Amino acid sequence: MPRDYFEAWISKMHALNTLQESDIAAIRKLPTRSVEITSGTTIISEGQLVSECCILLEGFACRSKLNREGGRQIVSFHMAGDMLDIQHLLFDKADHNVEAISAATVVFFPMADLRKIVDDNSGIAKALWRDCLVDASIFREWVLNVGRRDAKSRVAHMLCEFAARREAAGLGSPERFDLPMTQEQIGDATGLTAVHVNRMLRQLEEEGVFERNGRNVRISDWAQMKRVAEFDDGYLHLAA
Amino acid sequence: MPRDYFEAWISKMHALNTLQESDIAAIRKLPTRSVEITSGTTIISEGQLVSECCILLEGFACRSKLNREGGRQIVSFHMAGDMLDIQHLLFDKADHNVEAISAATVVFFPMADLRKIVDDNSGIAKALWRDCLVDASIFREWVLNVGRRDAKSRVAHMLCEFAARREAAGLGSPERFDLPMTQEQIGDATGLTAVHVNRMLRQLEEEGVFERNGRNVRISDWAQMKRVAEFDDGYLHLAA
DNA sequence: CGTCAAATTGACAAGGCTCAAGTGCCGTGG
DNA sequence: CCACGGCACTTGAGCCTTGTCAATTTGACG
Repeated sequence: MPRDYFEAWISKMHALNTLQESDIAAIRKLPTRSVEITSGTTIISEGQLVSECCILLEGFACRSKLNREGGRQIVSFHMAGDMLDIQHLLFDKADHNVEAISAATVVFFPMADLRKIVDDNSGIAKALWRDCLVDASIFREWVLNVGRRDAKSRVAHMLCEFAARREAAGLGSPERFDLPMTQEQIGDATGLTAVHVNRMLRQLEEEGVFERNGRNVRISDWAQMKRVAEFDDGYLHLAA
Repeated sequence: MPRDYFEAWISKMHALNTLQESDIAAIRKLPTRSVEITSGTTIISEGQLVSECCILLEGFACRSKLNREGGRQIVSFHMAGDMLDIQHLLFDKADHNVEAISAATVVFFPMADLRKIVDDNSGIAKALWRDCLVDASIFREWVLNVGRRDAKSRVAHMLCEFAARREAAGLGSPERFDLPMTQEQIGDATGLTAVHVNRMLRQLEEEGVFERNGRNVRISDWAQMKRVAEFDDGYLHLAA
C-alpha cells in the first residue's frame, strides 16, 4: 500500500499544529498494516487491551457505549484522517467501542512506535494533544445537545456538525453530501429513537430547511439550519 | 500563601503519572496568586481569552454551557486538585463557563509558565495529557448518561461518580458525605428539571438505597446504588 | 423574627417512546 | 430478467415519563 494513504491524517495533524519535515518523515517510516473493512465491522471493543493504533483513512466510523438494557449511545462520528484510539497512547484498555458505519479503510501500527515518535517529536505530541482537546470539546457540546436541546435541534445539530467536519476534513461542500449513517444511528447519537428522528427529519424538510433524496442531503437554508440547531462551530476549534 | 496549597494538585498529577523530584520542584517555583471565592462566582466565561491557568485547591466547581433559551447544561463537576482549564494550554479561547458551586480557593498562574514547564518536563506533560484523556472519558460517560438512561439512573449515576471521585481525591469516604450542589444543579448536570430530580431522590430514598439529611448523604446500599446507576468506575481510569 | 433561596408536593400538559403496519430500495439467486 | 428477502424508512395511534406551573414548607442566616 502506498504511503500516501497517510495524507488525510498528516494533513489533519498539520492543521492542528504545524509539523516539521522531520515530524512527517518520522510518521512515514511507521510500519503499517492497512485493512479494508465493511460497514458494521467492530474495530475496537470495550474492555479490550489495545496495543495498536488505528487511523481511519477512508469511510466513516463511530464510537459508542452501551447501557445495561442494551441501549446504545453513539458518542462520536469519525471520518478520513481521524485517529480512532488516541486515548490508548496512555491507556491500555478501551472504555468504549469503535465500529465502521460504512465501508472503510483503516491503517494499524504499533502503539509503541507512536509513543516513541511522540517522545522524539514535540510537534506531533502537540498536534495529538490538541486533537484530544478538540475531542473533549466536542463531547462537551454533545452533552449539551442530548441534555438540553429538543429533538429537532438535536438532529439539526448533528447534521451541522457532520457537514462542518466533513468540510474541514476536505471531503467536500457542507451544502450537499451523503449521510453515511442510518436514522437509527442518528437516534443513538442524539438520544432519540429512530422513529422520532424520522419525524424530525421530515419536519425539517417540510420547513424547507433541507432536502433529502435517500441519504443524500442538500441544506437549502443553511442559516435557518444553524439557527434551529443552535450551531456555532467554535467548539470544533477548526482554526487552531 | 504557603506552597503546600499545591499538594492536592501535585498529588493528583502524581497519581496520573509518577513525577520526579525535578518535576515537582518546577511546579513549586510557579509564581502564583491564590484567591478565595464565594459560591456562584464565575471563574471563566465562554468566549473569554484565557492567559492564566487555574487550579481548584479547595471547594467545588462546575463547567457549563448554555443553550439559546437559557437552558444550562453542566458538563462536569470539579473538586480539590482539579485543573479547571487545562484545555487553555493549547486553546486561547474558552468554549464553556466555569463557576464555583461552593466557597472555594483557587490558585492562578500564567499559562505561559505552565507551557514552559510542560516543554521541559515530560513527566508533567504526560500527567496533564492523561488528565485530558480521563476528562474526555468522563464526558463520554456523561453523553451516555444523559442520552440513554432514565431519570432515576441518571441521578444515581451522578451520585456514584461524585462519591468515587471525592474518594479518589482524598476527600473522604464514599459512603457518607455532603453534596455541594443544589437539586437544580443536579438537574442541569443530568438533563432533568429540579422538580424531577427531587422526585428521583425521594424515590431512591424510599427504596432504601440511601438516606438524606439536608445535603448530607449516606449511601446505605452501595451495591444497589451502583446497580440502579449502572455505575462501573472503569471510565474514571483511577488506576493509571 | 424576617427574608430568601432551596426543597417539596400536587395537578396537569406535552414531548418523545412503543407498538404495529406498511412501503421502498437494493442485492442476490433462480 | 424477475422474484424474493431483508433492511431501512415511514406513518399512525396511544401511552408514559418527564416537564410545567403553582403553592407550600423548610432551613440558613442576618
